[in-house]
Amino acid sequence: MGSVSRALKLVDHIIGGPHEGLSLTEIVRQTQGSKSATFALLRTLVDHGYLRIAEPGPRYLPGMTLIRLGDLASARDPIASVSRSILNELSVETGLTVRIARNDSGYPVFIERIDGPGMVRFFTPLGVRELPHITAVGKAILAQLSDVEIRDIAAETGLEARTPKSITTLPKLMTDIRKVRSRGYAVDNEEDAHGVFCIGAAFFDHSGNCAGGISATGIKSDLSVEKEQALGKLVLRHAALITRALGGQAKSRI
Amino acid sequence: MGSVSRALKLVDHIIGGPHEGLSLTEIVRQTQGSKSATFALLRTLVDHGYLRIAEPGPRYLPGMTLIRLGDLASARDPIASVSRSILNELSVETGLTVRIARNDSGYPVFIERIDGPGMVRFFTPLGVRELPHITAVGKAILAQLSDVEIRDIAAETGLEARTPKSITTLPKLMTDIRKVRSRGYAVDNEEDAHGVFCIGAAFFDHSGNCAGGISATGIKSDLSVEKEQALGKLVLRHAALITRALGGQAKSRI
DNA sequence: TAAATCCATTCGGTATTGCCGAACAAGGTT
DNA sequence: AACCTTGTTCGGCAATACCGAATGGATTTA
Repeated sequence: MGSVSRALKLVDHIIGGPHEGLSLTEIVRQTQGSKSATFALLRTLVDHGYLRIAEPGPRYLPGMTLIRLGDLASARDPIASVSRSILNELSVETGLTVRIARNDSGYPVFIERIDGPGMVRFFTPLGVRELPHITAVGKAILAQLSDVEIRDIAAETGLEARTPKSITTLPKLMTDIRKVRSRGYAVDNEEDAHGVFCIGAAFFDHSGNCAGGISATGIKSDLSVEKEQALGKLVLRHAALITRALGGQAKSRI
Repeated sequence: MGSVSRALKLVDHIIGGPHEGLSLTEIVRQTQGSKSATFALLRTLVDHGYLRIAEPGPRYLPGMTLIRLGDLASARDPIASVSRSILNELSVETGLTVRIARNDSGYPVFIERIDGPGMVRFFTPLGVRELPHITAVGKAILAQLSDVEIRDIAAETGLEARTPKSITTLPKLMTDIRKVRSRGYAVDNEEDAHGVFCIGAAFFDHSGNCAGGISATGIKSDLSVEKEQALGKLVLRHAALITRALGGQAKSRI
Protein backbone atom coordinates (compact mmCIF):
# COMPACT_ATOMS: atom_id res chain seq x y z
CA MET A 1 0.00 0.00 0.00
CA GLY A 2 2.97 2.28 -0.33
CA SER A 3 1.31 3.86 -3.33
CA VAL A 4 -1.82 4.80 -1.45
CA SER A 5 0.14 6.21 1.47
CA ARG A 6 2.25 8.30 -0.85
CA ALA A 7 -0.85 9.60 -2.61
CA LEU A 8 -2.55 10.58 0.64
CA LYS A 9 0.63 12.24 1.84
CA LEU A 10 0.58 14.29 -1.35
CA VAL A 11 -2.95 15.46 -0.58
CA ASP A 12 -1.79 16.51 2.86
CA HIS A 13 1.20 18.26 1.42
CA ILE A 14 -0.79 20.24 -1.11
CA ILE A 15 -3.51 21.24 1.33
CA GLY A 16 -0.78 22.58 3.59
CA GLY A 17 0.88 24.38 0.71
CA PRO A 18 0.59 27.96 -0.44
CA HIS A 19 -2.58 29.64 -1.61
CA GLU A 20 -1.68 29.69 -5.27
CA GLY A 21 -0.89 25.97 -5.32
CA LEU A 22 2.23 23.95 -6.01
CA SER A 23 3.87 22.98 -9.27
CA LEU A 24 5.03 19.45 -9.97
CA THR A 25 8.70 20.27 -9.54
CA GLU A 26 8.05 22.05 -6.26
CA ILE A 27 6.20 19.03 -4.96
CA VAL A 28 8.99 16.73 -6.10
CA ARG A 29 11.56 18.94 -4.39
CA GLN A 30 9.64 19.04 -1.10
CA THR A 31 8.79 15.34 -0.98
CA GLN A 32 10.81 12.28 -1.87
CA GLY A 33 10.12 10.30 -5.01
CA SER A 34 10.82 10.66 -8.68
CA LYS A 35 9.15 13.20 -10.90
CA SER A 36 7.41 10.62 -13.07
CA ALA A 37 6.01 8.70 -10.12
CA THR A 38 4.61 11.74 -8.35
CA PHE A 39 3.25 12.94 -11.65
CA ALA A 40 1.30 9.71 -12.01
CA LEU A 41 0.03 9.93 -8.45
CA LEU A 42 -1.07 13.52 -8.92
CA ARG A 43 -2.85 12.57 -12.11
CA THR A 44 -5.01 9.95 -10.41
CA LEU A 45 -5.72 12.30 -7.52
CA VAL A 46 -6.89 14.90 -10.02
CA ASP A 47 -8.99 12.25 -11.78
CA HIS A 48 -10.81 11.59 -8.54
CA GLY A 49 -11.24 15.28 -7.76
CA TYR A 50 -9.02 15.21 -4.70
CA LEU A 51 -6.85 17.79 -6.42
CA ARG A 52 -7.46 20.24 -9.19
CA ILE A 53 -5.11 21.94 -11.61
CA ALA A 54 -4.85 25.70 -11.81
CA GLU A 55 -3.53 27.22 -14.99
CA PRO A 56 -1.15 28.55 -16.02
CA GLY A 57 1.92 26.40 -15.35
CA PRO A 58 0.04 23.45 -13.94
CA ARG A 59 -0.25 24.13 -10.22
CA TYR A 60 -1.99 21.68 -7.94
CA LEU A 61 -4.73 22.80 -5.55
CA PRO A 62 -7.20 21.04 -3.25
CA GLY A 63 -10.10 19.65 -5.28
CA MET A 64 -13.85 19.74 -4.88
CA THR A 65 -14.02 16.12 -3.79
CA LEU A 66 -12.43 17.07 -0.48
CA ILE A 67 -15.30 19.47 0.15
CA ARG A 68 -17.80 16.86 -0.95
CA LEU A 69 -16.38 14.14 1.31
CA GLY A 70 -16.09 16.51 4.24
CA ASP A 71 -19.70 17.57 3.85
CA LEU A 72 -20.89 13.98 3.62
CA ALA A 73 -18.75 12.82 6.52
CA SER A 74 -20.11 15.63 8.64
CA ALA A 75 -23.69 14.90 7.57
CA ARG A 76 -23.26 11.23 8.41
CA ASP A 77 -21.75 11.84 11.82
CA PRO A 78 -24.60 11.41 14.31
CA ILE A 79 -23.08 13.83 16.79
CA ALA A 80 -22.43 16.54 14.23
CA SER A 81 -25.81 16.31 12.56
CA VAL A 82 -27.77 16.16 15.80
CA SER A 83 -25.97 19.08 17.42
CA ARG A 84 -26.00 21.48 14.49
CA SER A 85 -29.19 23.30 15.49
CA ILE A 86 -28.21 23.37 19.17
CA LEU A 87 -24.81 24.71 18.24
CA ASN A 88 -26.44 27.40 16.15
CA GLU A 89 -28.65 28.39 19.05
CA LEU A 90 -25.64 28.75 21.33
CA SER A 91 -23.96 30.80 18.63
CA VAL A 92 -26.72 33.39 18.40
CA GLU A 93 -27.22 33.49 22.19
CA THR A 94 -23.56 34.12 22.96
CA GLY A 95 -22.20 35.75 19.82
CA LEU A 96 -19.06 33.70 20.34
CA THR A 97 -17.27 31.10 18.25
CA VAL A 98 -18.86 27.79 19.21
CA ARG A 99 -17.67 24.27 18.48
CA ILE A 100 -18.56 20.63 18.91
CA ALA A 101 -15.92 18.01 19.62
CA ARG A 102 -16.11 14.27 19.56
CA ASN A 103 -14.44 12.27 22.32
CA ASP A 104 -11.68 10.30 20.62
CA SER A 105 -10.60 8.08 23.53
CA GLY A 106 -9.92 10.99 25.82
CA TYR A 107 -8.83 13.46 23.17
CA PRO A 108 -11.16 16.08 21.73
CA VAL A 109 -11.60 16.20 17.96
CA PHE A 110 -13.64 19.16 16.81
CA ILE A 111 -16.08 18.26 14.07
CA GLU A 112 -18.28 21.36 13.73
CA ARG A 113 -17.77 25.07 14.17
CA ILE A 114 -19.73 28.30 13.88
CA ASP A 115 -17.60 31.41 13.88
CA GLY A 116 -18.68 34.45 15.84
CA PRO A 117 -19.90 37.52 14.00
CA GLY A 118 -16.97 39.75 14.99
CA MET A 119 -13.77 40.56 13.17
CA VAL A 120 -11.69 38.13 15.20
CA ARG A 121 -11.27 34.67 13.75
CA PHE A 122 -9.69 31.89 15.75
CA PHE A 123 -7.60 29.25 14.08
CA THR A 124 -9.75 26.26 14.93
CA PRO A 125 -9.20 23.38 12.52
CA LEU A 126 -11.68 20.53 12.41
CA GLY A 127 -10.95 16.82 12.40
CA VAL A 128 -7.71 17.08 14.38
CA ARG A 129 -6.86 15.55 17.73
CA GLU A 130 -6.37 18.41 20.18
CA LEU A 131 -4.53 18.34 23.48
CA PRO A 132 -6.94 17.55 26.34
CA HIS A 133 -5.22 19.56 29.07
CA ILE A 134 -5.14 22.77 27.06
CA THR A 135 -8.69 22.99 25.74
CA ALA A 136 -11.93 23.53 27.63
CA VAL A 137 -13.65 20.63 25.91
CA GLY A 138 -10.60 18.48 26.56
CA LYS A 139 -10.78 19.12 30.28
CA ALA A 140 -14.54 18.59 30.24
CA ILE A 141 -13.92 15.17 28.71
CA LEU A 142 -11.07 14.37 31.09
CA ALA A 143 -13.33 15.17 34.03
CA GLN A 144 -15.51 12.23 33.01
CA LEU A 145 -12.62 9.79 33.19
CA SER A 146 -11.15 8.07 36.23
CA ASP A 147 -8.09 9.61 37.86
CA VAL A 148 -5.80 6.86 36.57
CA GLU A 149 -7.06 7.33 33.02
CA ILE A 150 -6.35 11.05 33.34
CA ARG A 151 -2.85 10.25 34.59
CA ASP A 152 -2.23 7.97 31.61
CA ILE A 153 -3.35 10.57 29.11
CA ALA A 154 -1.30 13.23 30.86
CA ALA A 155 1.71 10.95 30.55
CA GLU A 156 1.00 10.36 26.85
CA THR A 157 0.80 14.03 26.00
CA GLY A 158 3.54 15.16 28.37
CA LEU A 159 1.41 18.16 29.36
CA GLU A 160 3.24 20.48 27.04
CA ALA A 161 2.72 24.23 27.40
CA ARG A 162 1.30 26.59 24.83
CA THR A 163 1.25 29.73 26.95
CA PRO A 164 2.63 30.66 30.38
CA LYS A 165 -0.82 29.91 31.81
CA SER A 166 -0.91 26.35 30.47
CA ILE A 167 -1.24 23.58 33.05
CA THR A 168 1.94 21.51 32.90
CA THR A 169 1.89 19.36 36.02
CA LEU A 170 -0.42 16.52 36.99
CA PRO A 171 -1.32 17.91 40.44
CA LYS A 172 -2.40 21.23 38.99
CA LEU A 173 -4.38 19.42 36.32
CA MET A 174 -6.15 17.31 38.95
CA THR A 175 -7.19 20.30 41.04
CA ASP A 176 -8.55 21.94 37.90
CA ILE A 177 -10.38 18.74 36.95
CA ARG A 178 -11.95 18.65 40.42
CA LYS A 179 -13.23 22.16 39.85
CA VAL A 180 -14.66 21.03 36.52
CA ARG A 181 -16.43 18.16 38.22
CA SER A 182 -18.03 20.40 40.83
CA ARG A 183 -19.01 23.16 38.39
CA GLY A 184 -20.02 20.91 35.51
CA TYR A 185 -18.22 23.04 32.95
CA ALA A 186 -14.54 23.50 32.16
CA VAL A 187 -12.66 26.76 31.63
CA ASP A 188 -9.61 27.39 29.50
CA ASN A 189 -8.14 30.64 30.75
CA GLU A 190 -5.58 31.65 28.12
CA GLU A 191 -4.04 28.20 28.43
CA ASP A 192 -4.12 27.52 24.71
CA ALA A 193 -3.59 30.99 23.29
CA HIS A 194 -2.85 34.44 24.65
CA GLY A 195 -5.96 36.51 25.29
CA VAL A 196 -8.36 33.70 24.39
CA PHE A 197 -10.74 31.98 26.79
CA CYS A 198 -12.95 28.98 26.21
CA ILE A 199 -15.75 27.38 28.21
CA GLY A 200 -16.82 23.81 27.53
CA ALA A 201 -19.04 21.04 28.81
CA ALA A 202 -19.43 17.35 28.04
CA PHE A 203 -22.39 15.49 26.58
CA PHE A 204 -23.19 11.79 26.73
CA ASP A 205 -24.46 8.97 24.55
CA HIS A 206 -27.10 6.32 25.23
CA SER A 207 -24.72 4.16 27.25
CA GLY A 208 -23.77 7.06 29.50
CA ASN A 209 -20.28 7.45 28.08
CA CYS A 210 -18.94 10.89 27.32
CA ALA A 211 -19.47 11.29 23.57
CA GLY A 212 -17.83 14.69 23.30
CA GLY A 213 -18.19 18.30 24.29
CA ILE A 214 -19.46 21.70 23.26
CA SER A 215 -17.59 24.93 23.82
CA ALA A 216 -17.72 28.68 23.35
CA THR A 217 -14.59 30.68 22.58
CA GLY A 218 -13.94 34.41 22.80
CA ILE A 219 -11.36 37.02 23.60
CA LYS A 220 -10.47 37.28 27.26
CA SER A 221 -11.19 40.96 27.74
CA ASP A 222 -14.87 40.35 26.92
CA LEU A 223 -15.28 37.95 29.82
CA SER A 224 -15.95 39.30 33.29
CA VAL A 225 -16.01 37.01 36.32
CA GLU A 226 -19.78 37.10 36.69
CA LYS A 227 -20.19 36.50 32.96
CA GLU A 228 -18.08 33.37 33.21
CA GLN A 229 -20.56 31.66 35.49
CA ALA A 230 -23.55 32.63 33.36
CA LEU A 231 -21.80 31.48 30.22
CA GLY A 232 -20.77 28.23 31.92
CA LYS A 233 -24.35 27.46 32.84
CA LEU A 234 -25.45 28.28 29.29
CA VAL A 235 -22.89 25.96 27.75
CA LEU A 236 -23.78 23.29 30.25
CA ARG A 237 -27.46 23.58 29.35
CA HIS A 238 -26.70 23.21 25.66
CA ALA A 239 -24.52 20.20 26.38
CA ALA A 240 -27.51 18.66 28.14
CA LEU A 241 -29.63 19.40 25.08
CA ILE A 242 -27.18 17.49 22.92
CA THR A 243 -27.16 14.63 25.40
CA ARG A 244 -30.93 14.46 25.15
CA ALA A 245 -30.85 14.72 21.34
CA LEU A 246 -28.42 11.81 21.27
CA GLY A 247 -30.83 9.81 23.40
CA GLY A 248 -28.20 9.71 26.10
CA GLN A 249 -27.88 10.22 29.79
CA ALA A 250 -24.93 11.17 31.98
CA LYS A 251 -23.35 8.26 33.78
CA SER A 252 -22.68 8.84 37.48
CA ARG A 253 -18.94 8.67 37.90
CA ILE A 254 -17.49 6.49 40.62
CA MET B 1 -1.98 3.86 -9.81
CA GLY B 2 -4.58 1.13 -9.74
CA SER B 3 -4.02 0.86 -6.04
CA VAL B 4 -4.78 4.48 -5.36
CA SER B 5 -7.88 4.45 -7.52
CA ARG B 6 -9.19 1.40 -5.74
CA ALA B 7 -8.54 2.99 -2.37
CA LEU B 8 -10.36 6.19 -3.28
CA LYS B 9 -13.25 4.18 -4.68
CA LEU B 10 -13.46 2.45 -1.31
CA VAL B 11 -13.74 5.80 0.43
CA ASP B 12 -16.56 6.74 -1.90
CA HIS B 13 -18.25 3.43 -1.34
CA ILE B 14 -18.12 3.68 2.42
CA ILE B 15 -19.29 7.27 2.57
CA GLY B 16 -22.27 6.24 0.47
CA GLY B 17 -22.92 3.25 2.68
CA PRO B 18 -25.30 2.83 5.58
CA HIS B 19 -25.21 4.81 8.79
CA GLU B 20 -23.82 2.00 10.92
CA GLY B 21 -20.94 1.37 8.55
CA LEU B 22 -19.85 -1.58 6.43
CA SER B 23 -18.03 -4.74 7.40
CA LEU B 24 -15.10 -6.08 5.43
CA THR B 25 -17.09 -8.89 3.85
CA GLU B 26 -19.89 -6.55 2.87
CA ILE B 27 -17.40 -4.26 1.17
CA VAL B 28 -15.79 -7.20 -0.61
CA ARG B 29 -19.18 -8.40 -1.79
CA GLN B 30 -20.21 -4.99 -3.11
CA THR B 31 -16.93 -4.17 -4.82
CA GLN B 32 -14.60 -6.35 -6.81
CA GLY B 33 -11.29 -7.49 -5.41
CA SER B 34 -10.07 -10.10 -2.99
CA LYS B 35 -10.65 -9.99 0.72
CA SER B 36 -6.97 -9.69 1.61
CA ALA B 37 -6.33 -6.88 -0.86
CA THR B 38 -9.28 -4.77 0.25
CA PHE B 39 -8.33 -5.46 3.82
CA ALA B 40 -4.91 -4.01 3.21
CA LEU B 41 -6.36 -0.99 1.46
CA LEU B 42 -8.81 -0.36 4.27
CA ARG B 43 -5.99 -0.63 6.77
CA THR B 44 -3.97 2.13 5.17
CA LEU B 45 -7.06 4.30 4.79
CA VAL B 46 -7.70 3.87 8.50
CA ASP B 47 -4.05 4.65 9.23
CA HIS B 48 -4.47 7.98 7.47
CA GLY B 49 -7.78 8.73 9.17
CA TYR B 50 -9.81 8.59 5.96
CA LEU B 51 -11.81 5.80 7.58
CA ARG B 52 -12.38 4.76 11.13
CA ILE B 53 -13.38 1.44 12.65
CA ALA B 54 -16.51 1.08 14.75
CA GLU B 55 -16.70 -1.81 17.18
CA PRO B 56 -18.06 -4.38 17.49
CA GLY B 57 -17.47 -6.51 14.42
CA PRO B 58 -15.09 -4.13 12.70
CA ARG B 59 -17.31 -1.85 10.62
CA TYR B 60 -15.80 0.88 8.50
CA LEU B 61 -17.03 4.46 8.74
CA PRO B 62 -15.88 7.82 7.33
CA GLY B 63 -12.93 9.11 9.33
CA MET B 64 -12.05 12.45 10.84
CA THR B 65 -9.48 13.24 8.18
CA LEU B 66 -12.30 13.75 5.68
CA ILE B 67 -13.74 16.45 7.91
CA ARG B 68 -10.30 17.95 8.39
CA LEU B 69 -9.51 18.06 4.67
CA GLY B 70 -12.95 19.41 3.83
CA ASP B 71 -12.57 22.18 6.36
CA LEU B 72 -9.11 23.08 5.09
CA ALA B 73 -10.13 22.91 1.44
CA SER B 74 -13.06 25.20 2.16
CA ALA B 75 -10.88 27.58 4.18
CA ARG B 76 -8.35 27.73 1.34
CA ASP B 77 -10.92 28.37 -1.35
CA PRO B 78 -10.87 32.12 -1.96
CA ILE B 79 -14.52 32.20 -3.02
CA ALA B 80 -15.76 30.19 -0.07
CA SER B 81 -13.77 32.08 2.54
CA VAL B 82 -14.59 35.51 1.15
CA SER B 83 -18.31 34.87 0.83
CA ARG B 84 -18.93 33.24 4.19
CA SER B 85 -19.98 36.39 6.00
CA ILE B 86 -22.04 37.63 3.05
CA LEU B 87 -23.75 34.27 2.84
CA ASN B 88 -24.51 34.42 6.52
CA GLU B 89 -26.05 37.85 6.12
CA LEU B 90 -28.31 36.61 3.35
CA SER B 91 -29.25 33.68 5.54
CA VAL B 92 -30.48 35.82 8.44
CA GLU B 93 -32.18 38.31 6.12
CA THR B 94 -34.16 35.69 4.22
CA GLY B 95 -34.45 32.78 6.65
CA LEU B 96 -33.92 30.50 3.67
CA THR B 97 -31.30 27.91 2.82
CA VAL B 98 -28.53 29.81 1.07
CA ARG B 99 -25.62 28.49 -0.93
CA ILE B 100 -22.51 29.52 -2.82
CA ALA B 101 -21.44 27.77 -5.99
CA ARG B 102 -18.24 27.95 -7.94
CA ASN B 103 -18.37 28.13 -11.73
CA ASP B 104 -16.74 24.92 -12.95
CA SER B 105 -16.58 25.67 -16.68
CA GLY B 106 -20.28 26.34 -16.97
CA TYR B 107 -21.42 23.91 -14.31
CA PRO B 108 -22.22 25.02 -10.75
CA VAL B 109 -20.42 23.28 -7.90
CA PHE B 110 -21.75 24.29 -4.50
CA ILE B 111 -19.00 24.82 -1.98
CA GLU B 112 -20.76 26.40 1.00
CA ARG B 113 -24.22 26.17 2.52
CA ILE B 114 -26.20 27.58 5.42
CA ASP B 115 -29.41 25.75 6.16
CA GLY B 116 -32.54 27.69 7.00
CA PRO B 117 -33.87 27.63 10.54
CA GLY B 118 -37.05 25.70 9.71
CA MET B 119 -37.80 22.01 9.93
CA VAL B 120 -37.37 21.45 6.21
CA ARG B 121 -33.94 20.36 5.07
CA PHE B 122 -33.02 20.21 1.43
CA PHE B 123 -30.66 17.60 0.11
CA THR B 124 -27.94 19.90 -1.11
CA PRO B 125 -24.58 18.16 -1.31
CA LEU B 126 -21.40 20.20 -1.65
CA GLY B 127 -18.52 19.63 -4.03
CA VAL B 128 -20.64 18.04 -6.77
CA ARG B 129 -21.18 19.24 -10.34
CA GLU B 130 -24.85 20.12 -10.65
CA LEU B 131 -26.89 20.44 -13.83
CA PRO B 132 -26.86 24.03 -15.09
CA HIS B 133 -30.32 24.08 -16.65
CA ILE B 134 -32.07 22.84 -13.52
CA THR B 135 -30.59 25.06 -10.84
CA ALA B 136 -30.97 28.79 -10.33
CA VAL B 137 -27.23 29.31 -9.94
CA GLY B 138 -26.67 27.17 -13.00
CA LYS B 139 -28.88 29.38 -15.11
CA ALA B 140 -27.30 32.50 -13.61
CA ILE B 141 -23.93 31.19 -14.75
CA LEU B 142 -25.22 30.17 -18.18
CA ALA B 143 -26.60 33.67 -18.69
CA GLN B 144 -23.02 34.96 -18.59
CA LEU B 145 -21.93 32.71 -21.45
CA SER B 146 -22.37 33.20 -25.17
CA ASP B 147 -25.30 31.53 -26.87
CA VAL B 148 -23.09 28.96 -28.57
CA GLU B 149 -21.45 28.03 -25.29
CA ILE B 150 -24.90 27.55 -23.79
CA ARG B 151 -25.84 25.35 -26.73
CA ASP B 152 -22.74 23.21 -26.23
CA ILE B 153 -23.40 22.72 -22.55
CA ALA B 154 -27.03 21.93 -23.23
CA ALA B 155 -25.87 19.28 -25.70
CA GLU B 156 -23.44 17.85 -23.16
CA THR B 157 -26.04 17.46 -20.43
CA GLY B 158 -28.90 16.47 -22.72
CA LEU B 159 -31.22 18.76 -20.74
CA GLU B 160 -32.62 15.87 -18.73
CA ALA B 161 -35.75 16.47 -16.66
CA ARG B 162 -36.10 16.17 -12.90
CA THR B 163 -39.68 17.34 -12.61
CA PRO B 164 -42.50 18.09 -15.09
CA LYS B 165 -41.51 21.75 -14.88
CA SER B 166 -37.89 21.16 -15.89
CA ILE B 167 -36.69 22.90 -19.02
CA THR B 168 -35.84 20.22 -21.56
CA THR B 169 -35.49 22.03 -24.87
CA LEU B 170 -32.92 24.54 -26.03
CA PRO B 171 -35.44 27.19 -27.23
CA LYS B 172 -37.19 27.21 -23.87
CA LEU B 173 -33.85 27.39 -22.11
CA MET B 174 -32.79 30.36 -24.25
CA THR B 175 -35.96 32.34 -23.55
CA ASP B 176 -35.45 31.71 -19.84
CA ILE B 177 -31.81 32.76 -20.10
CA ARG B 178 -32.89 35.99 -21.79
CA LYS B 179 -35.18 36.68 -18.86
CA VAL B 180 -32.25 36.04 -16.53
CA ARG B 181 -30.14 38.50 -18.47
CA SER B 182 -32.75 41.24 -18.25
CA ARG B 183 -33.63 40.66 -14.57
CA GLY B 184 -30.09 39.94 -13.37
CA TYR B 185 -31.20 36.99 -11.28
CA ALA B 186 -32.30 33.46 -12.21
CA VAL B 187 -35.31 31.56 -10.94
CA ASP B 188 -35.73 27.82 -10.55
CA ASN B 189 -39.47 27.24 -10.29
CA GLU B 190 -39.85 23.63 -9.14
CA GLU B 191 -37.56 22.60 -11.98
CA ASP B 192 -35.21 20.61 -9.76
CA ALA B 193 -37.60 19.32 -7.11
CA HIS B 194 -41.35 19.40 -6.49
CA GLY B 195 -42.43 22.30 -4.31
CA VAL B 196 -38.98 23.85 -4.15
CA PHE B 197 -37.97 27.18 -5.61
CA CYS B 198 -34.55 28.76 -5.85
CA ILE B 199 -33.31 32.21 -6.79
CA GLY B 200 -29.72 32.80 -7.81
CA ALA B 201 -27.35 35.40 -9.16
CA ALA B 202 -23.81 35.36 -10.50
CA PHE B 203 -20.69 37.05 -9.16
CA PHE B 204 -17.43 37.86 -10.92
CA ASP B 205 -13.69 37.76 -10.41
CA HIS B 206 -11.02 40.36 -11.10
CA SER B 207 -10.87 39.53 -14.80
CA GLY B 208 -14.61 39.96 -15.18
CA ASN B 209 -15.32 36.26 -15.62
CA CYS B 210 -18.22 34.68 -13.82
CA ALA B 211 -16.65 33.03 -10.78
CA GLY B 212 -19.84 31.45 -9.48
CA GLY B 213 -23.20 32.25 -7.99
CA ILE B 214 -25.16 32.66 -4.80
CA SER B 215 -28.67 31.37 -4.27
CA ALA B 216 -31.54 31.14 -1.80
CA THR B 217 -33.77 28.09 -1.65
CA GLY B 218 -37.18 27.60 -0.02
CA ILE B 219 -40.48 25.85 -0.35
CA LYS B 220 -42.67 27.14 -3.14
CA SER B 221 -45.74 27.94 -1.06
CA ASP B 222 -43.76 30.55 0.86
CA LEU B 223 -43.01 32.54 -2.27
CA SER B 224 -45.57 35.01 -3.57
CA VAL B 225 -45.06 36.78 -6.90
CA GLU B 226 -44.20 40.12 -5.35
CA LYS B 227 -41.82 38.40 -2.92
CA GLU B 228 -39.95 36.84 -5.81
CA GLN B 229 -38.87 40.20 -7.16
CA ALA B 230 -37.80 41.49 -3.76
CA LEU B 231 -35.88 38.31 -3.06
CA GLY B 232 -34.29 38.44 -6.49
CA LYS B 233 -33.02 41.94 -5.87
CA LEU B 234 -31.71 40.89 -2.47
CA VAL B 235 -29.82 37.93 -3.90
CA LEU B 236 -28.49 40.13 -6.69
CA ARG B 237 -27.24 42.68 -4.18
CA HIS B 238 -25.41 40.00 -2.21
CA ALA B 239 -23.90 38.63 -5.39
CA ALA B 240 -22.56 42.12 -6.05
CA LEU B 241 -21.11 42.18 -2.54
CA ILE B 242 -19.23 38.97 -3.27
CA THR B 243 -18.01 40.38 -6.57
CA ARG B 244 -16.62 43.36 -4.71
CA ALA B 245 -15.09 41.17 -2.00
CA LEU B 246 -13.34 39.17 -4.70
CA GLY B 247 -11.95 42.38 -6.13
CA GLY B 248 -13.93 41.71 -9.29
CA GLN B 249 -16.17 43.47 -11.69
CA ALA B 250 -18.88 42.23 -14.05
CA LYS B 251 -17.77 41.98 -17.64
CA SER B 252 -20.18 43.46 -20.14
CA ARG B 253 -21.35 40.60 -22.31
CA ILE B 254 -21.26 41.00 -26.07
C1' DT C 1 17.67 35.11 -33.87
C1' DA C 2 19.56 31.30 -31.73
C1' DA C 3 21.09 29.01 -27.63
C1' DA C 4 19.93 27.73 -23.32
C1' DT C 5 17.22 26.79 -19.45
C1' DC C 6 13.27 25.13 -17.19
C1' DC C 7 9.35 22.44 -16.84
C1' DA C 8 5.62 19.09 -17.80
C1' DT C 9 4.90 14.87 -19.92
C1' DT C 10 5.94 10.31 -22.09
C1' DC C 11 8.30 5.87 -22.46
C1' DG C 12 10.88 1.30 -21.70
C1' DG C 13 12.85 -1.82 -18.52
C1' DT C 14 13.35 -3.57 -13.99
C1' DA C 15 12.31 -4.92 -9.53
C1' DT C 16 9.34 -3.77 -6.05
C1' DT C 17 4.87 -4.71 -4.16
C1' DG C 18 0.38 -5.26 -4.34
C1' DC C 19 -2.77 -9.07 -5.24
C1' DC C 20 -4.56 -13.60 -4.76
C1' DG C 21 -5.84 -18.06 -2.63
C1' DA C 22 -5.33 -20.61 1.17
C1' DA C 23 -4.65 -21.18 5.88
C1' DC C 24 -5.36 -19.61 10.65
C1' DA C 25 -7.91 -17.61 14.51
C1' DA C 26 -12.10 -16.30 17.03
C1' DG C 27 -16.87 -15.75 17.83
C1' DG C 28 -21.44 -16.99 17.29
C1' DT C 29 -25.01 -20.23 16.11
C1' DT C 30 -27.33 -24.48 15.53
C1' DA D 1 -19.63 -30.03 20.37
C1' DA D 2 -19.63 -29.38 15.37
C1' DC D 3 -20.41 -25.87 12.03
C1' DC D 4 -20.60 -21.59 9.82
C1' DT D 5 -19.25 -16.84 9.38
C1' DT D 6 -15.91 -13.22 9.64
C1' DG D 7 -11.48 -10.90 10.46
C1' DT D 8 -6.58 -11.50 9.88
C1' DT D 9 -2.06 -13.42 8.37
C1' DC D 10 1.17 -15.58 5.05
C1' DG D 11 3.78 -17.28 0.95
C1' DG D 12 4.39 -17.02 -3.94
C1' DC D 13 3.60 -15.13 -8.32
C1' DA D 14 2.70 -11.70 -11.60
C1' DA D 15 1.31 -7.20 -12.30
C1' DT D 16 2.61 -2.50 -11.98
C1' DA D 17 4.49 1.24 -9.81
C1' DC D 18 8.91 3.33 -9.88
C1' DC D 19 12.96 5.20 -11.94
C1' DG D 20 16.05 7.52 -15.33
C1' DA D 21 16.33 9.23 -19.57
C1' DA D 22 14.35 11.30 -23.53
C1' DT D 23 10.91 14.45 -25.75
C1' DG D 24 8.58 18.65 -26.57
C1' DG D 25 7.06 23.26 -25.53
C1' DA D 26 7.58 27.57 -23.50
C1' DT D 27 10.14 31.27 -21.71
C1' DT D 28 14.51 33.52 -20.98
C1' DT D 29 19.34 34.70 -22.05
C1' DA D 30 23.20 35.67 -25.04
